[in-house]
Amino acid sequence: MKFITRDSDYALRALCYIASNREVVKVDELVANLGVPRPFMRKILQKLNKSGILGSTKGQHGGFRLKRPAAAVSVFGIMRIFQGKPELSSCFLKKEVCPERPHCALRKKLCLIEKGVFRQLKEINIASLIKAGRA
Amino acid sequence: MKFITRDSDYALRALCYIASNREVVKVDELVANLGVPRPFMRKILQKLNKSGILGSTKGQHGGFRLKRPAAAVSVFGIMRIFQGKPELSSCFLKKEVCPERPHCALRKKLCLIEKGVFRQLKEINIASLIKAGRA
DNA sequence: ACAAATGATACTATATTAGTATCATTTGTC
DNA sequence: GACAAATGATACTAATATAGTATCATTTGT
Repeated sequence: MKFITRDSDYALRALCYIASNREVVKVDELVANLGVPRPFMRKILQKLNKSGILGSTKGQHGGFRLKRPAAAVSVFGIMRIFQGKPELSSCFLKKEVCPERPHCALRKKLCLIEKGVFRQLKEINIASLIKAGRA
Repeated sequence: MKFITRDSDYALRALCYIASNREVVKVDELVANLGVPRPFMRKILQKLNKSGILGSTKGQHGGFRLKRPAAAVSVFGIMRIFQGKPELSSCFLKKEVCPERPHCALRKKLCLIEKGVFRQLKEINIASLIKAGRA
């Protein structure tokens, strides 16, 4: 089971790179430094752009730049963009309301765990990652 | 993202059923009560048998029975059987030791979160699920 | 011997993740 | 204005994991 998918992972690396280097960074520079396939990196950056995390400019001196302070970009937020809401709890029997009592009990427990995980994932952000990386 | 897969889920339901009903239960009874496809249920029970959670007897009055006390079968244990070790932290760049400082920082954080989740998943077991379900 | 159960194993289908390819659009420079 | 260098949009393909099926072998009670 993978909790963090590659696109989320690459996105976080790219964001850390951008935040700790120049204002505007080009795809090619990210590719060269992070070793991610170019078209995949482009796709990821475009998604970050659409989501309002990055801004972009086209043309000769174009590239991507952070649109918010690094501390305002959380790991949780990035995961939501690329993976949807990462649910720990999910009900499988098709019916809307789970008819299985034991399972419902499980679901409740999972929801509690999930809540804690989300809280922690919201606390980690690009700024704190960079800071921790330098230490 | 699915944290608990269907086979884990079905396995937990089956175990709750067996633990709260008769000593020995047949596949057909589980199928009738849980609404899981028969061949899939069989596969799951066979795996639980191989893993030492269930015991089985063949033949006319055969079926499956719990091999341990219900309180000794944790959700974490079942997830490990069907999903492998559910890692929240995982390093993507192929190299053994992750060369990206920010990512390593992330990894450390994820490991901490993971530790907490595992502890909680170990505390939930078949007995506690049944008890909670009855309340 | 036979029926009713599980054991073992190989196969298929579906969904998700990962990645590619291509053409369109914008922008700075000559 | 032409052109090069960047991103935008979109559709496609490949690989992997999940979910489920099919079949034959083996055991056991009557």
